[in-house]
Amino acid sequence: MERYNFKIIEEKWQEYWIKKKTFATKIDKNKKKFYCLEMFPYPSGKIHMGHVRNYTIGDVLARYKSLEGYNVLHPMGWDSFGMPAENAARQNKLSPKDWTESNILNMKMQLKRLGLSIDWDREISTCSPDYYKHQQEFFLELYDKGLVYRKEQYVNWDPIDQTVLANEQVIDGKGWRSGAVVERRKLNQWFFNITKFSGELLQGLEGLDQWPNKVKVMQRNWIGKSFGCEVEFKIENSKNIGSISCFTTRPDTLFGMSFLAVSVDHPLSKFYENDEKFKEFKKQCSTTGTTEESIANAEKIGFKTDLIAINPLDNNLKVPVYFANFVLMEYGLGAVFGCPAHDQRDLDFALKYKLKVTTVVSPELDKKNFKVNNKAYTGPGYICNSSFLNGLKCPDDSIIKTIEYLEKEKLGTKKINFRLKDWGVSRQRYWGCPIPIMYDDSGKAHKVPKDMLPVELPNIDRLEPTGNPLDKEVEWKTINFKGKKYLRETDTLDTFVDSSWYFLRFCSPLKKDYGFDFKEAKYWMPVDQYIGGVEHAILHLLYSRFFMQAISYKNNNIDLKEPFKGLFTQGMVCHETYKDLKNNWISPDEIIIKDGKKVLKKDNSIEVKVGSIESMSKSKKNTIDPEKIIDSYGADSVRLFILSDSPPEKDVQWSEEGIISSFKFLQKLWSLHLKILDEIKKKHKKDSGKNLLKFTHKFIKKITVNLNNFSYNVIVANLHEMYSFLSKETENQYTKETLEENYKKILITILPIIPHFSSECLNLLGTNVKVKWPKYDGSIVEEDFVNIVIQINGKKKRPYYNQEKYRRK
RNA sequence: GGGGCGAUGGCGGAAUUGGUAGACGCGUUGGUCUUAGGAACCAAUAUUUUCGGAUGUGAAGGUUCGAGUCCUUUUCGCCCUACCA
Repeated sequence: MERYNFKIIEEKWQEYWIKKKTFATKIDKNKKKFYCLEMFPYPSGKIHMGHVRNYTIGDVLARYKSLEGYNVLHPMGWDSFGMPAENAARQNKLSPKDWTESNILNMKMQLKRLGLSIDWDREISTCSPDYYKHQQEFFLELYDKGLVYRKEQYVNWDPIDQTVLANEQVIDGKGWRSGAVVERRKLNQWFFNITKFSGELLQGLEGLDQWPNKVKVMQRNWIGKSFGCEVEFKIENSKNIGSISCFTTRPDTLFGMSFLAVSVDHPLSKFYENDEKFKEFKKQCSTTGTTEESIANAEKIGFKTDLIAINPLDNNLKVPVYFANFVLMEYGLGAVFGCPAHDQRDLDFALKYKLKVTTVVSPELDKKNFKVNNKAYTGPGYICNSSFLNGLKCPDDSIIKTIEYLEKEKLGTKKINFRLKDWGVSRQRYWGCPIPIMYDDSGKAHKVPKDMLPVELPNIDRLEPTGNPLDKEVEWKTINFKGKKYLRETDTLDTFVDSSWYFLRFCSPLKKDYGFDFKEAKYWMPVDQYIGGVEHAILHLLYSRFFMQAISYKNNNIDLKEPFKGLFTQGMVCHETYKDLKNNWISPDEIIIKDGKKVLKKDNSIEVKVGSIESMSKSKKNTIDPEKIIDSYGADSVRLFILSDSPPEKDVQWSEEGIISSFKFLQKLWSLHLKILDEIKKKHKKDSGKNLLKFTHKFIKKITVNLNNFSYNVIVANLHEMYSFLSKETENQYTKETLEENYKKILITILPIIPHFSSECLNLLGTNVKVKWPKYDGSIVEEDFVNIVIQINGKKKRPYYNQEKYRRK
């Protein structure tokens, strides 16, 4: 029997789609639009299985929506600025541009081989001046709106990558890429005023009902809104310090205050700069590691000052002021009042320094003498030992009433505090978007005039091993403008800026005078379904939301606030790991399985230890090259398998058995197809029943429902059911018309999953390629019989299935 | 410490709304064909059984005619986040 030749068939359809521009899109006001977007890749050289999964999920949706009659925008581009290009350039002594461009060519070819329904006419690349020109315009637009500023600030400095990192890029005190322990340095930096929209970004999450809850929770926590007030504490001292302000969410516990603690970075520290003991203390604080463990176990330590703070609610209550290692300058005002009875940190501190512990919250109203020992009480209750606050219900009433009182007496102000910090976007790197700023003799910053954009990167063929490459480009750096000499800004923008608006660029990728066309964006935006990894839950997804806010801020042409209506985060692709006896990682290519059990190394037949299943990574050598897999099994098999084993939002395990089984299944579908073609030729006179019709409609319903729920793994199961049903049922006699009509509908419903195969089969049935998603008839789907199960005492006793007397009326 | 998610055969996982638990795949076992099979096809595959059944969705309770699904408590696992005032 003729085998299914995926090589010929897949290539044929891929060429056809490109030649006919099947996926090219234009505005069509008569059609509902659907913008389907997957996170665009960094052009590292080759696609990996993560890409395959991401883009297959997106492609299934795009193809389905298109068959349903939507005008689908499904573009692709390249997040092509970034460190790897610079590193590769240094290693291989070539230019980042050449390296990046050749990677793009290769990966584009690889993506095409997956049979993705992408409108390649809209391809963009962030490292192209055509793209980053508009980014520079946006930078200046935001500058004019007061959303960009420059200031000297302590920054996260990555000593390996030799660049500044955003807070979001520091994980466990280490650089997210290099893994180096991040240092603190004071530098002049450009910032985006993301905190201006803290409230909006938080509020906006409420409306995103098609986002995973997980991501919304993460963003909510990152923005970190807390409600409380600022309280001013008068200071008794010899140093002419008037007062210290603290932010607190628990002003109602003020009567339980027994010390006041400030950060070693607090402005107050300048009074102690010459104090040797303080210096030593400060050093001790900085040596407390940044690892999770060291923070969790770090002892609370303090440095007692000669200052005395006065409780604003009762001037007779006076407490000592400490510098303390657990108070951070980065949060709130860098100063806290300590209430040991109701905060564990404060209690630890108080016990160590033998400070008073006054209980001011009691779990029950009449429970007198409630005492805190070595565990702070943080639960609800009633205020006690607090003069006029006594008896207030805590925390609800007590906090509000106390703030009201403090405001009335002008002792404090109600305040909402956010944890979110402004976004530092300066990077001391070459391969990024130049910041369109120039400095005059006095160092004052000026905008580069719009008609001088883009500020293009100079070509550097060979990068120096360290330092900021642009800083050394004297010729490029120096410019004359209206007879005056200026020096260019030599920092480039964080590459997260590039990806913060690319979804807008896709709406009108060729537009010359602005980053996007308002009319096009109004039609296409927001992205209806965005698909990508959860690792971007806060970084990219928050920045993009900010950018949308920033662009529509003070702009009458666009009022969209949220760029992504729906978000789907897919799981990772995993694989077994292997190690030799010396604990070196071994790649799946290097092993062979003997007798179905023993795992041996191919070249020397030495036994290999099979390790846990881990997400594919180069370091563990458990990656599988998609290109090789496509060579051996074809794109449809790969698509089928990557969708089959697990729900798309969960991790999936790649296995040789799995891909082989998908490949075999496709072969079986092909022989079924040939069998059906035979049956059609037989020209039976009469239908043998309604089974086929009923199955087809049920099948369409199932697939439709499962597509809408992203239950793609179940769809693959449905395909198997379809195979086993049709291989039996087609042995019954059906007329040419019935068989063709139903089979065609089935083929259309499987087109999003295995597009090459399905297109080929439809074509062999003489079907025009322009097909529509079939509708199912609810009355046909309904079962003819009612299953009745007899229960006695709630236990299933006798089921009566499909009996004529229970026919549905 | 705070938060989120989850727990169903040997494994990955099915099961709109409470209504025949274990679809589908992998693996395993048996068979057919074959020089051979790691190919193809057929069959079996939750546990237990005196072959009538009985028991089964991490554990314990509850609601219900009926619970994998709803409620309460609890155990375990994964992920995120962290001295956040």
